[in-house]
Amino acid sequence: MEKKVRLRYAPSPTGAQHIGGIRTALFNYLFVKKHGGELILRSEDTDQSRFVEGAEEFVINSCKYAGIEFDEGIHVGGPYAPYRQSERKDIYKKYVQQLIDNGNAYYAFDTPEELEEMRNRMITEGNPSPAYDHITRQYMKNSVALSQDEVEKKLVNNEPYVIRIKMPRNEEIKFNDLIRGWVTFNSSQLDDKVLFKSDGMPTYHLANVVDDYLMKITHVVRGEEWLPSAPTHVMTYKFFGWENEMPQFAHLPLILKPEGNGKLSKRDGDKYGFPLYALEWKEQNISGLKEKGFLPEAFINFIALLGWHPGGDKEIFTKEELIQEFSFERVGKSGARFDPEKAKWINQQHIKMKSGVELAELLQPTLQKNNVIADTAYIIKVCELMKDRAVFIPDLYEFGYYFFNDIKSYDTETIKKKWKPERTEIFLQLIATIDTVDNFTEQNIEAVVKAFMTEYKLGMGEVMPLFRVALAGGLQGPPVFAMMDVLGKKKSVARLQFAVEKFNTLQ
RNA sequence: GGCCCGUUCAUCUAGGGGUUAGGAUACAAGAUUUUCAUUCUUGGUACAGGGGUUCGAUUCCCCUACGGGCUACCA
Repeated sequence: MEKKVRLRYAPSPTGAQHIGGIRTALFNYLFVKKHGGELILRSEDTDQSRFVEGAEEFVINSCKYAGIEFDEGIHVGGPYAPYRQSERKDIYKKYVQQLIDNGNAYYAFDTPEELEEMRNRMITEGNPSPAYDHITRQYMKNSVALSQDEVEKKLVNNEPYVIRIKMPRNEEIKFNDLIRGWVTFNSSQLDDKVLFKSDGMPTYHLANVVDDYLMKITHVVRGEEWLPSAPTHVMTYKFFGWENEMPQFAHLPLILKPEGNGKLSKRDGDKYGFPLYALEWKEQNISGLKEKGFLPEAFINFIALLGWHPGGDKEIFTKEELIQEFSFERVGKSGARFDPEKAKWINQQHIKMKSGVELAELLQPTLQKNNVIADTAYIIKVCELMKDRAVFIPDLYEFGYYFFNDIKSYDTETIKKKWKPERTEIFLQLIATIDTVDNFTEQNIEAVVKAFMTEYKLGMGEVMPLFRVALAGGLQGPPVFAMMDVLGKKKSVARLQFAVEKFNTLQ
């Protein structure tokens, strides 16, 4: 029988998670949902010096916005609690002792200065970063090189130590990555990574292996930056005798900066003029896609497409479709550059799929920010009219502000070109005719206006642009008669009348 | 430097021993729309290079180049 699929998303709370991190969470989530498994949120907070207040909440909220739900984790608890590694300190101590006992790890008493000294001594042009490995360990202060008496004395004297993994001298380590296939390393190239720090905390390398084992994780899905340390993890499983429980690995391609080279970094912040984070975080000077007006559906749609593609021509996916289609075989191997332009287009597509009712709801925050008070039915109508024009949710208001406010300014260019003062009378007559329309609908207004225009031999180009400017201030927007319909008779007529006067003063 | 991973249009990508190398975004032109947006049509640009294997390679293998990641008592 197949084991129940259990995945974890395990960020470290050292700052804001950008879209790369959330994409990792998403892929974990999609795989879990597809296979009816469970998703765990674990906090890898073993480096207390880098802890950032609020980072855990930021991750949780970002995932929530994206619709990524966890079955267990720091915020919801679960049968394997605690899910914060700092609260699991004692567990690791016990396990690392096992490694010491079976000779696969050792105490190292070297001070930071001594390590530095060793590196300086060993550094050459050909080897700019000497490692603490199966060679150098013989010359350092550790329980491999030192006599048992010396080691015991140091232990009794409470001398600070770390525990390092004892990498074999020449052993092939390979594993089958779900995305990359077989990846091979030789243990001689690997260093004796610290598993347990002198402050009593494990390092990531120990903690993630122990926790994944204890929490019965079946698949480890993480960024490509972890590929080089994967063999150390594989070795650790082996040393614990957990080879058969070892999870499958899937190392995701990195997300590259929108411009320039390299992977997207937490330190990139806001410098591309486009948010790289799901949410805003004021204290950290970070702006969010959500606040920018991204729909959650569009957000997960485009981050999913960064490195993954189901194969067909389809580009727009709902969450359910993403779950249905997702597989690691269809995740690419090479890094994907984040393209704000495509992200915008995807958002636009999702906005078009929304109903006026949904959009009106989503527009509320923008309306409130602009102190707009309006009838819900009215807002819905405006949204329906504006939705083909919006890329971001606030555009619904920005591009159609004149539905909620007075016109800020008139496009004088068009007025000068199109307005003829001698037509004042006929326009006033037209407006008066409009005022007689009883059932003030798009069709009725159109019929009346067109009849009038035919009768007085007025061309479309002589009337419509001016009406448009009169009603909206500028030359763009929804169809004129639809605008009038939404605006209502009273407001439409008033604007038209006001505009005729205005036009004459501008001449 | 070492180790590991990668390389198809500007970008995201499909494809895969024989294809006019497909789609999408962006860009450009045109049509529709009285405007804008939408929509539609059209257009240009890509298999990093060199060796093999093969009747044939963009596809398989090797090398080189380039890009990236890692190289902490950070994750």
